[in-house]
Amino acid sequence: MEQGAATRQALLDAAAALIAETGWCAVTTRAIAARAGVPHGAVSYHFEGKDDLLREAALSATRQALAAPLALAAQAGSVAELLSGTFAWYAAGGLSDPAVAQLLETAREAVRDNALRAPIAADLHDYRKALADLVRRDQERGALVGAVPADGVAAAIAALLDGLLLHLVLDPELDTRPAAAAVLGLLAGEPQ
Amino acid sequence: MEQGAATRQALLDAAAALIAETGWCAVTTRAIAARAGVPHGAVSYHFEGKDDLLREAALSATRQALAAPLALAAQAGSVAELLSGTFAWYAAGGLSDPAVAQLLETAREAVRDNALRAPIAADLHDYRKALADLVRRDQERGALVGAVPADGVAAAIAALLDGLLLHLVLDPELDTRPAAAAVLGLLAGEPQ
DNA sequence: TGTAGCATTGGCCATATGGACAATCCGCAA
DNA sequence: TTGCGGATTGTCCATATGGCCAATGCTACA
Repeated sequence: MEQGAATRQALLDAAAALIAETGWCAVTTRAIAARAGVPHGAVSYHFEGKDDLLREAALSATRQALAAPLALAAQAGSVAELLSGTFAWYAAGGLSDPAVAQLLETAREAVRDNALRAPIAADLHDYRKALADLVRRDQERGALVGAVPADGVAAAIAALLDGLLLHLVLDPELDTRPAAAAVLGLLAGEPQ
Repeated sequence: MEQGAATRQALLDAAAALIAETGWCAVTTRAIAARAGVPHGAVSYHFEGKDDLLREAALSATRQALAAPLALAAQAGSVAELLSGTFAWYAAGGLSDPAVAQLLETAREAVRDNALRAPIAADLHDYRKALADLVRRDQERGALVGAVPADGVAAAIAALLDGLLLHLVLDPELDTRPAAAAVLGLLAGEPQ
């Protein structure tokens, strides 16, 4: 059974990598098996079918990809620090990380597959919650405008970061510095 | 030639509709032809191939879908009006519009197809530009915090709206009202 | 009326894909 | 050693798909 689990995991890893590299729909069970180094018949044995394998692989990879931002939100000392770090990561080419392509592929698929959408929606919810806590802490310290609802700010920041990610993937020329300056300025409540 | 153009257009329309309904990769040349009411051989005659047809259909549909927001940005009296209108449209179920699914499908594909990505990036650029003009007008009127760069605010708003769209598609339960209140409050420079 | 050129049509084919399955292998306990 | 159950392997098959093309239709113009 030890060996069986290893083969299964190899298939999952190969599937996740291929989703990011070639796109969800271009992935074939044969390509997955080839990359995993197992015969393609193994797919039928270890999974219900292609959909089952891809769903599980994508969900696992997505959880892994979202762990970093979630940890950052939970550990960051301030919203400004979180935003600056994320903007810097974007600017430094973090978008070339295969995980970004994988996330986009999974998000698209999730819109059509509820078994994929629901858990991802829950993860997004957790992320917004961690962010809201951070916002609240900043507001109490006076480091962030206090007259706005913390959960709203958190939802807005989460949407902003993902939207910027999307725009950057579509237009790598986009300069994020003005946007970063504007957001940080607005959140700090700069005097007019 | 009149008839030829009509058949061609029917194929484009059918392709765009199917992209939104079934997803890019599930679209087949036969399904397109069937919906257009023409034999499947017509695809080979009027287009270079499936990729060519899908690309042209998606680009046309995307341009059409982006026309409304662009016009709104150009005609809106203020940023607050634009945002309120967009948030209201989201909340009213604008996300069930097939155009939303089509946009997401096209965006995903554009990441892998430069012939699709480049023109869409240009459209996004135009949208940000129209938005920046609106922001500048608001800043001059004093209706919007003036100490932040207008192009940055525009890029942030554009990203925010698209990011929120994405989050809402993934999680229809998400309440956008707190986010709307937060963003409008921050932009107005509410006193702390 | 004839004909040239574009449009239409449906059949055909090579290919790829997902899945099923029987044969075989392997480790372990009786 | 023997038997058993899970794991592995490669083959086979039904199906769908994209694209090609030859035959046919149609219309405008000479």
